[in-house]
Amino acid sequence: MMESSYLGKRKPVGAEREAAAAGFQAVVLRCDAAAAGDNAGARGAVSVRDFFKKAEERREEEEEAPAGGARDDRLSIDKDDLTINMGLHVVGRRKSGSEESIVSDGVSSEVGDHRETKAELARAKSELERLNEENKQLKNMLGRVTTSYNSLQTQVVTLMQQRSTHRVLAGAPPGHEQLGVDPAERSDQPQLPRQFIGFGGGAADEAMRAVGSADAVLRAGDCSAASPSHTDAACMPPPPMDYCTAGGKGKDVMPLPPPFDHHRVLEMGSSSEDPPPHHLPQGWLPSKVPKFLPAKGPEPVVPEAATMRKARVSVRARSEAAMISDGCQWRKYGQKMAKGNPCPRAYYRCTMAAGCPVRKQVQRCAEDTTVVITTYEGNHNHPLPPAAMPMASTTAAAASMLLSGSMPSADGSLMAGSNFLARAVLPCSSNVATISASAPFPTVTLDLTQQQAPPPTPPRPDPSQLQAALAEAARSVQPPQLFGQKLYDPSTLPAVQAAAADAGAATDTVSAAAVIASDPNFPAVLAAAIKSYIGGSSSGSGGGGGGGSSGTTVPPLPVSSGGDSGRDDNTREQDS
DNA sequence: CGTGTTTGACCAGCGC
DNA sequence: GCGCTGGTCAAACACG
Repeated sequence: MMESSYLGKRKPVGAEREAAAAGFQAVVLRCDAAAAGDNAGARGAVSVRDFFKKAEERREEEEEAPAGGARDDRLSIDKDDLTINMGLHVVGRRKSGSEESIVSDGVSSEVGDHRETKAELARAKSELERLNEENKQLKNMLGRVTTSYNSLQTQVVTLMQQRSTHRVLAGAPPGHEQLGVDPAERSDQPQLPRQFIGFGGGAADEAMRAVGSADAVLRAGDCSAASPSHTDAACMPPPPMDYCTAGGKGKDVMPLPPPFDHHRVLEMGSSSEDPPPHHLPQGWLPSKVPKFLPAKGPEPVVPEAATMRKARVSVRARSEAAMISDGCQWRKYGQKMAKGNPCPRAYYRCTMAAGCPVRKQVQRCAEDTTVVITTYEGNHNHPLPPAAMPMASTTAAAASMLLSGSMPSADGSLMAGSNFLARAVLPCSSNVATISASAPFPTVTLDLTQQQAPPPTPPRPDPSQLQAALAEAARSVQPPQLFGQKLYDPSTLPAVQAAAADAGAATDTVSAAAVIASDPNFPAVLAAAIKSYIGGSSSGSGGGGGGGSSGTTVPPLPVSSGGDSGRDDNTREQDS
């Protein structure tokens, strides 16, 4: 039922994405040869394209002018310049209609006069400039569409991370195969272009840039490398929802890509330069991974999924509600009394998709029962609703932070070091983000209780902090090491640095972060995290106190005390 | 009746 | 080896 309800949500979201994609198509079409006849997938552009098309048809009905020569000239350039010409003809025709009448009024009507045709062609060319302006307007429209598209982009980020992880693994030393990564499985993963991934903040600018360089990017970008047999259509913005339909290959079942395996990435990172395996906590090896999913589960739980779940992100949020609302749907599958805490710990698993490995534990803080500690484990292997984006991206980013190689310092607080995220995304990270060294699993703790404290101090980072972090990020963005993900081509480094520089020049911290977060070349993890911080920290981190967008209704956790219904064989509590 | 929650039992890792 | 503890399972139950 929950899945169906979610699917019910997916539809409009998918339609939104489709419309957004169509928006891209509508504009890109005029810059690039994107399936001129592909009207089916561009419903959002139908109004614009039909306009030209119908007008063109009208024109063809009215006359059979030999104006095709001009089109041929354009055709030599690009196919969809035909589209431009189509519109051009239409507009020119419409205007020329009146002009033609003027001409016919003053001059003897010699139909087929080549001179007049040339003059019309000249006017038409002048119209091209006007159409360019019109294009800009369309781009503005696109910007609006893109705004709604942004939420979906974060999903793509996650997907890209997964893809990139696989790519990294493809070049990994053979020793990493022991993690249970099946090369064949990797190769089966459809590759999606990633260059189009932009990030929320600068939606319109992003769209402009994407449109402006669409052709070059699409042709020279990763899409060609990602998919040898790609088509232009395949290079359109990766449809996040198609992710459920095998990347548009028409599979009706969800061939869910393997979740972003932070652990593998971590191990990758550690293999390159960072601490050897002995730095990893015990129980890290898959051999010690306990069973995670019911054996009856239809989908085999590959070891990577098991290992992945070891990475934990704990979010401390002050909330009166029993559970902070993170936009996901959870099903409670257990509750236990934890040692040293009178409050029972509840176990939830994500029910938004069958087989989603994500689980979370919810427990109130023993010291302050108003604080809800939510520990997330794993990564969603399914599209997330917009409401779930902030938390998902934040936790994913935090987990990535864990993977960045920043090991706990002596006092357990996260050493920002080269860790841009720690300070940019999690300002005051020295107090907010900690990595537990003693936990059985590496755990990042995001303490949002301070940020959630009521004003006077808004939960925004100090500009100087962020700018310093950004500058540091620009220095530290070295593709091979960043967050253990070899996500970016070195060629993007200048762009990243430029983005950081721009951001550093920004006076406002948020806008500075937005600059980076909106830069397509900026590392996905960073940008997603920043974006989540900019736009969703409050909403995702429990701002919805009870507002509960779509979370399951959970009865309040018993704030006290012993002998709770959740008694178990470990009811014996030993206060520490 | 379907779905989610509760809760006692079970399992496995870990420390002593 | 044993006990403790965290995590999970699954039958029973509650609810709409």
